[in-house]
Amino acid sequence: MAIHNIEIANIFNKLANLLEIANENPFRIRAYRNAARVIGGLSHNAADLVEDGGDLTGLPGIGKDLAEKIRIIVKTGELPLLKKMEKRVPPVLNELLKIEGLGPKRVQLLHKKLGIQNLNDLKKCIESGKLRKLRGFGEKAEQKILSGMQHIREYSQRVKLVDAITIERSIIQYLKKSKYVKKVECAGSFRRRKETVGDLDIVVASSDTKKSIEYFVRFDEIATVVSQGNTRSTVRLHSGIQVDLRSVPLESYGAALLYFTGSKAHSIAIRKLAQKKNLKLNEYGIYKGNKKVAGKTEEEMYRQIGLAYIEPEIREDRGEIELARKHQLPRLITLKDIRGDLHCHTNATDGDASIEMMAQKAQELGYQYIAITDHSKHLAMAHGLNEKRLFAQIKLIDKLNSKLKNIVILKSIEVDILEDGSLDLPKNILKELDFTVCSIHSKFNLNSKKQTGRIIRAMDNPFFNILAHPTGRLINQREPYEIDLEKIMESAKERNCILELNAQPERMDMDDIHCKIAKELRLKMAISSDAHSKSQMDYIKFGVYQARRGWLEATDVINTRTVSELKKLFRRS
DNA sequence: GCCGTTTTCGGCCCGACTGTTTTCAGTCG
Repeated sequence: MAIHNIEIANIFNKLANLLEIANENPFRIRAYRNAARVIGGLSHNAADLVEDGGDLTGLPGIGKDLAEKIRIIVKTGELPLLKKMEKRVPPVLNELLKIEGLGPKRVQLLHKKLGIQNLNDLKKCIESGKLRKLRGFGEKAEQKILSGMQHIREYSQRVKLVDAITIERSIIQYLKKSKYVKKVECAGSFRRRKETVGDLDIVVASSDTKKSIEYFVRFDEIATVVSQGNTRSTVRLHSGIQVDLRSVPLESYGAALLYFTGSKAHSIAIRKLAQKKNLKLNEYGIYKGNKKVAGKTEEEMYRQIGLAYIEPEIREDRGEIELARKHQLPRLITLKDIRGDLHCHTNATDGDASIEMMAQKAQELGYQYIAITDHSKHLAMAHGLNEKRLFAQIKLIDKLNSKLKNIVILKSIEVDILEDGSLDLPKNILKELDFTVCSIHSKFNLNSKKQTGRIIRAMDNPFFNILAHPTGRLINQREPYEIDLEKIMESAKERNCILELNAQPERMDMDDIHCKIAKELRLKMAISSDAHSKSQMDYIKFGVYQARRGWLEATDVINTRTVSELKKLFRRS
C-alpha cells in the first residue's frame, strides 16, 4: 500500500506531541514538527522518492536520521519510535491536546498527578474538585476545559473559502466604520486563498490599538470573547468560526500583514533569511540593531531582505523565496486573463438557465465565448442528453451564434466516462462538437489501477479533450477516488488532452499542489466554473485563486486564449 | 534532530494574553 505524504506528516506530528508530553528536548520536537510540515507540503510523493532511491536529506530540515525514519515509514507503514513512545505515554493523551487551553505541559501534569487517561476521567476530576487543587489550575481553567471539551468535534472542520468570504465581508465592513481603524485586511490562509480556512486572521492599522480592540469585541456576531488585550483579541463567532484580530500602528501595518498572512513555513523562512543578514524581523518591522528599517508595507519588508514582492497565494515555502531572490517569480494568472468559460450547464439538463441566459451572463463578465456542456444520457438523474437531443441543441446553438454579435457559444457536452473507459456518446455525434468535457459520475469505488486505466482508455478516444474534476473529491464530504493522478497527467500530456481545474467551491479540483505539478509537466489546464446557473459563473474566481496557488500563469491556462486558438488546440492530431 | 562563509558544538523565530502567581509558565498563533 502506498504511503501518502500526509500519513508521514501525521506520524511525525503524533510523535512530536508524545515527545512533548514526555518532556523531551524541545528542539528535537520542533525538528519532527518541521519535518511533518515539509513532507506534508511536498508536491511529489516522498514514498516515490524513497522507492527511486532518491536523497531526502536535500529537503530543508531533513537530515540523516529523519531521512532514515521516512524510509522506514514508507517501507513498513509505521515507525518503531512512535510505537515505543506510545508505550511510554498513553496515546489517548493526544486527544486531550485537542482541547483548547490544554497543552503538553498541563496534559502531562493531569496524567501524572491525577492519572487522567481520557475525557471521562478529566470530567470526573473537575466535578469532584480535584482539578483546582492542582498547582496552576483554578476556577477559570475548569470552565475553559469544560467548554473546550464540548467543542472538540464541533469546530474541528475547516470552513470552505466560499463560506468564509461572507463572514469576512461583514467583519471588515464593521471594522471600517470605526474611526480608530485606518486600514484593515483579512490575512492568514484566507488571504492566501486556501480552499478552506481554519480561522480568520484580521490585521488592523490603528491610531489607538486598545480602542480598536475595544471596538472589535462589540461586533454583534461574536458569541464569546476568548481573549482581549491591548493589541490583539481572539473571539468565537455565532457561526462557530474563530477570529483573531491584531492591531498595530500604521508604520507596522506591512510587517503585521506579512507575519499574519504566513504561511508559517514562509514566515519562518524569511525570518531566518533576515537573521542571516543580521536583521531582526517581527510583526512590527525589520530592525537593524535598534533601528527600524522597514514595516509600513509588505513590499518594503521584502525589499529590505533582498526579495521581490511575493503574492500571498504562493507564500508556502515551496520554492518561491529562492525565485524572489533571483527576481524570477511566475506572473500569476488573474481573473482579467480569463476570456471564457468552458464548462456550463443549462436547463436542458440539471442547470436552471437557458443557453441565451448563460450567454448573456458570459457577455456581462466580458467573455468572448462560453461553452455549453450539458450532461450526457448516462446521467439519467440529470436528464442527460441523448444523440437526438444533443443534435437539436447543436442546431439551436448554430442559430443563436448567427444572431449574436459579441459572444461565441461553443458546442460541447460533459460526456460520461463509462466503466470500461468508453465515452457515453458515439463518435458520429461527438465530431459535430467544438470539443468535449469528459468526466466520471459513476463507479467511484474502483481500485487505483482500474480507475486510472479507465480514464486513460477514455483519453485514447480522439474526441476526448478536457478531463473534468479529475479526482472527484468534494471538500469535507467525499475523498478523491483512487487514481494515480500523476500518471493521468503524463498520459494527458502525451495525448494533447487537457485537465480541468473545476472552480465549484466544494470541488476545487485539482488542488494547488497538482496544479503545480501540471505546470512542471507543461500540461495545459482549463479553469471552469461548472456553473449550473447564471450566478455560479462567478465561481470562476475560486478557480483562479487555486490556479494562482498552483503557480499557474495565463499561458498555462487554455481559456485565456481566443476562440480560434482554442479550436486549434482541440484538434488533437 | 538539524545545521554551518564567525561554528562539527551550541545554537535553534518571536511576541501577546491569561491565569495564577507574586514574577512567570503555559498556550497560542
